[in-house]
Amino acid sequence: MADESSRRLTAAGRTMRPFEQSLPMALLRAREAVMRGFRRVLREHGLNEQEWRIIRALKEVDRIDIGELAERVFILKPSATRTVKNLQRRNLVNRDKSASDQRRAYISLTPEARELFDRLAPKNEAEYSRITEAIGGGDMKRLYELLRLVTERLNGNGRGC
Amino acid sequence: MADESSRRLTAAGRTMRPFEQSLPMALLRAREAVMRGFRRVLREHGLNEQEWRIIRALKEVDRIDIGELAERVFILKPSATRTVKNLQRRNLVNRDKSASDQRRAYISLTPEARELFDRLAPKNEAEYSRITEAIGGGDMKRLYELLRLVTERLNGNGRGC
DNA sequence: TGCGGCTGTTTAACATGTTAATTATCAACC
DNA sequence: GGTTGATAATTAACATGTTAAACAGCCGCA
Repeated sequence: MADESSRRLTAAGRTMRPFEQSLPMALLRAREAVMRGFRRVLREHGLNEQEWRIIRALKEVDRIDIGELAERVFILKPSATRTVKNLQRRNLVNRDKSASDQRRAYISLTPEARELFDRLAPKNEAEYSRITEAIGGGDMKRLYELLRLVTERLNGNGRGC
Repeated sequence: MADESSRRLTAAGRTMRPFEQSLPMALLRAREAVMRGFRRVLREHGLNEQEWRIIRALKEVDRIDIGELAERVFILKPSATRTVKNLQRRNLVNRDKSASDQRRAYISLTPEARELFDRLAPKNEAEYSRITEAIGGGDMKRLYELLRLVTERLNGNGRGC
């Protein structure tokens, strides 16, 4: 509200933030800047971003049905199905049908994937440290807090819309 | 470094941040939370996210070659080519070859697109206000600053890597 | 037990992102 | 002025995201 000078007049006479000042764009650009280094590391190990997210999530749980996996790694179920299929082809995950509910497909990591994880994790953490150093620990922490705030408030956790 | 308790042991005995504490994931989730409302507004006007980014960027410049347009809206050139083609089919943009350099394709908004913009912009700004209220003006400003910081530092603006 | 609705997953169809190769034009140099 | 290398844009091929429909198994209930 204060910086009226950074706004532009539309043909209809109303104002609108300039394109540069768009929260989705700012989030997208920041994410791409952060991902660049991670992607380089992942590519050296033949993984893409989604595959690594899945492996990382599976590392924390032993086994999990594909629906909950998709939710945790923030990938839609059809994409998760496809990616898991690729990982299975490369012997990085097992898929077993639940005995109690034949609809459920339980996914788990193979020993090969665990070895891959152990080789990749240190490099990933090193890249994370590089990023933390570049940004500064305090700002990094503040950024995490703000992102969590935004996500929770807008997803209606609690009252609100 | 302080919260060792939030880390997990890998099979190799090293530690790694839990999946939830991943900056790319946090950025992705926040962006999706923010975009949800905007997408609803855009869909009502038959536009997707990329089309709106392009229209919004064109609104600020009169005309621009497709390469620079792609750079500004953070869409790769092949995608920009495709999206511009769709917009052209719907009479929302003009494309003219530069007289001085026949390789260049200049893109500009049609009057129809300007009308569409003027109808959409207020709703878009209303949604932006809703988000700002939910987050709080101070935190919103801090978030912008941190995102800019991250982007600049990691993209090597200045010294650094 | 068999029908209807519900749920977890997959398939299908299409949109968008991404990389590499291709085309067309320009610009410099001999 | 013709060749070579660089540049703007497109095309092609494939990966991933997204939505809707299909499929299969579960469950409750008459």
